[in-house]
Amino acid sequence: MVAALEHERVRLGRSSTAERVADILREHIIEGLFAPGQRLSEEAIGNALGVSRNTLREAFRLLGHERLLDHKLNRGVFVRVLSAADVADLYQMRRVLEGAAVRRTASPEALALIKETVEEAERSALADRWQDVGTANSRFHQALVALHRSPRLNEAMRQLLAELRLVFHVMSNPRALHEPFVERNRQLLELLAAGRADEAGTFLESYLDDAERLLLHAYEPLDASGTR
Amino acid sequence: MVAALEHERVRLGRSSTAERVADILREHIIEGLFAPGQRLSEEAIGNALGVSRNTLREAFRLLGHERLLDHKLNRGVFVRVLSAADVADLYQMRRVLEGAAVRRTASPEALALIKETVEEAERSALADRWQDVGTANSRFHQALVALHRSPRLNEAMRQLLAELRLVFHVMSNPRALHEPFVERNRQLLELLAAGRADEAGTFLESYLDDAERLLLHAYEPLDASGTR
DNA sequence: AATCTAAGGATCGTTGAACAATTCGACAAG
DNA sequence: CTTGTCGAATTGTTCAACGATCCTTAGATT
Repeated sequence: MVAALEHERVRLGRSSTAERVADILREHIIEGLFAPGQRLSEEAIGNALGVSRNTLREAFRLLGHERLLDHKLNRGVFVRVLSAADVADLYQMRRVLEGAAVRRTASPEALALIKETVEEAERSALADRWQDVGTANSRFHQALVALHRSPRLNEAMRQLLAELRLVFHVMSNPRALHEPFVERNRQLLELLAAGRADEAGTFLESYLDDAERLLLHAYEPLDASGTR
Repeated sequence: MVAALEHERVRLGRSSTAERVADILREHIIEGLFAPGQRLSEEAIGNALGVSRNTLREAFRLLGHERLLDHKLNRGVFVRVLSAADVADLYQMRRVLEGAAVRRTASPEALALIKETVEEAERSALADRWQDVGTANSRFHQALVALHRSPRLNEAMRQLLAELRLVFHVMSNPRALHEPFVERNRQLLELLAAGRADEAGTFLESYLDDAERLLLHAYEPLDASGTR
């Protein structure tokens, strides 16, 4: 009977000030409250959150490893600015992770989760809440990768989508970005539900090609010098 | 002509004490000098390396994110001990990353790199250096994933293989682990060189299935309670 | 006027010390 | 044998300090 407690065990290890700080900052970045390229001063943020520089630096380190922050020696941390090459690479990775996922057989529960995200996107689209459509769309693709039932692949996809958020926030027109894919999400869902794995794979390929093209076309990181 | 320097640019940002400490510790872990499950005392290692606790903790945080160290609140950091489920998950991920890789068309340079690792494994096998065979084998699979030409996928594979090293080091017989795959590496190379992508994919699938089975069969994390 | 150089200020990198919080083992009490 | 309590050891977090590095700006040079 104690065996049921095994699952709770993960909760015990969780919670240190640095991790909670990282959670807060991650939220701010993903929500776009910190603009890409913006510098995060150790002193300013440390004071604002009431934590010491050391603890804050541990949090920065965490987010740097997630590629949300860019750590430049002796210059500080900056909210990451993605280059066009980064965007292309993210889509390259999506093709691998998602492409293999949709070719798997989907369990009813997994399918139900996917369906839920599709409907959420449709509802948000009808209400003209395009930011929420973007969120639902992220959850849709996360649910696709969840078909692998692999914790590590799920985590990799989570990070990937968080990075992509950095791009969305510098775009002017969220509607143009998300609207075309609401319907395609449903179409993909139906292919999956019908067990037509190969067709789903092919469909997803052109889906991602179009999404990448759309994004890259509208995304011109203003400085041409690559990284900065 | 200055363009060739662009690639060196990443090195400029490199170098902070914490990162160098992390490099040293990572090396030790991958080489098996720190046994899985072993606790790494902040004081002991800090003194040994001559760095302060704060700096060392930053290094620990870095390696924790790479899943090489396990950070337990108020208890310290431990060299990660992989469960059987972890091993299975790692192979699940390999199937996705490597499976998609071998189905791509290989450039001559990429093929040459793969060939090099195959021959290195063969040389080491003839010399009975099975540890080196394992290293060459890792490089082989890393080279496979490099067919994607994706920095992020390369990085993910690098981390994955580092994690797998944690398993190899608790195994008694490295020869039994690596020997069967020296020849299969060459066979896979030849399928790739011949451009027979689909056959390479099928071949790799059974390759990974066998490798996982072999590993899981010989790997019994002594305590049954999972994480510890 | 444009370019190079040098000084100054701001911020980061790292250290060492300090104290609170937590864990773990030993020992005593029931 | 189980439970409660104490104390040593270790981690979590903060703080202050100093050197190192970068950016800016003002001045000197051409």
